[in-house]
Amino acid sequence: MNINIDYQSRIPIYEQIVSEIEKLVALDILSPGSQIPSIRDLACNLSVNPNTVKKAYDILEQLNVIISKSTKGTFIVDDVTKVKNKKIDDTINVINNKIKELQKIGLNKKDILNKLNL
Amino acid sequence: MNINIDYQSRIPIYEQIVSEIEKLVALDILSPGSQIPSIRDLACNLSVNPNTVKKAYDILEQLNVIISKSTKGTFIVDDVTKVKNKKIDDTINVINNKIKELQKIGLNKKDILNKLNL
DNA sequence: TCCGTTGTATTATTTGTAATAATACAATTA
DNA sequence: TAATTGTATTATTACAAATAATACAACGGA
Repeated sequence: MNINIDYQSRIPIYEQIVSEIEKLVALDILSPGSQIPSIRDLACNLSVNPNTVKKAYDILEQLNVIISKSTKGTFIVDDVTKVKNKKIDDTINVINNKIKELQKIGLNKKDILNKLNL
Repeated sequence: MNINIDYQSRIPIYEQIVSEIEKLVALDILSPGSQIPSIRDLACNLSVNPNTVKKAYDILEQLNVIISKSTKGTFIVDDVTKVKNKKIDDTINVINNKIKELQKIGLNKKDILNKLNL
């Protein structure tokens, strides 16, 4: 599994793991129902402590992104539509907040559209 | 000066002070050349340690947002155009990165425009 | 001249959280 | 039976933010 971690980042490693796996799901790189690495394997792969991966997996399970089946392994949930939609909604929200900031500074619709890559 | 700090946030207080003052400048609430509170006053106001405000002021001075005149006080620089332009550029950058994410997930131009508040 | 305020600077300490280390247990599978 | 899985606990380390407690020099007003 291709996960990029910035070990110098202020963002905790366990949160980066959460975001990366969410991203892979959104991009359909991780398919519904598919198995992801065991806690120990991923920890070894990323050169971090198993507890760190465990913490990420706990959060992802609470977010209904993955499901842990004891002794079997950990899997992407079957229905990822909610996860993907939330990802889209969250992203749109960030953009709209930034647009509001720009408008407060004084930019109008045309000003903004001209600067966007669309 | 109206500065909002989230004391529970993961973002350090000194960084929040930097952002807030940058915002007030971008919004023309803080005018070029105008005086801002002394380190001790703002620290008292925000209920934080003077060292924390000092750290924020140091960063703002390096960013050419404010200038400290010993024994006189601290002031917004005379020319804030660069500061404001940088703020706009940074914001646009964030938006464009988010747009790229949405496109990777599979949304096209129309999809995105429909969801934006523009 | 004296006092209060300004920015500046230094050192030590506290605090909170991330991350690691080191295990241990139960259940499943080959 | 041995290896692997998720789960769980406790202690420790590491690091950065924030605080605490001062001290100094310079300016301005009373």
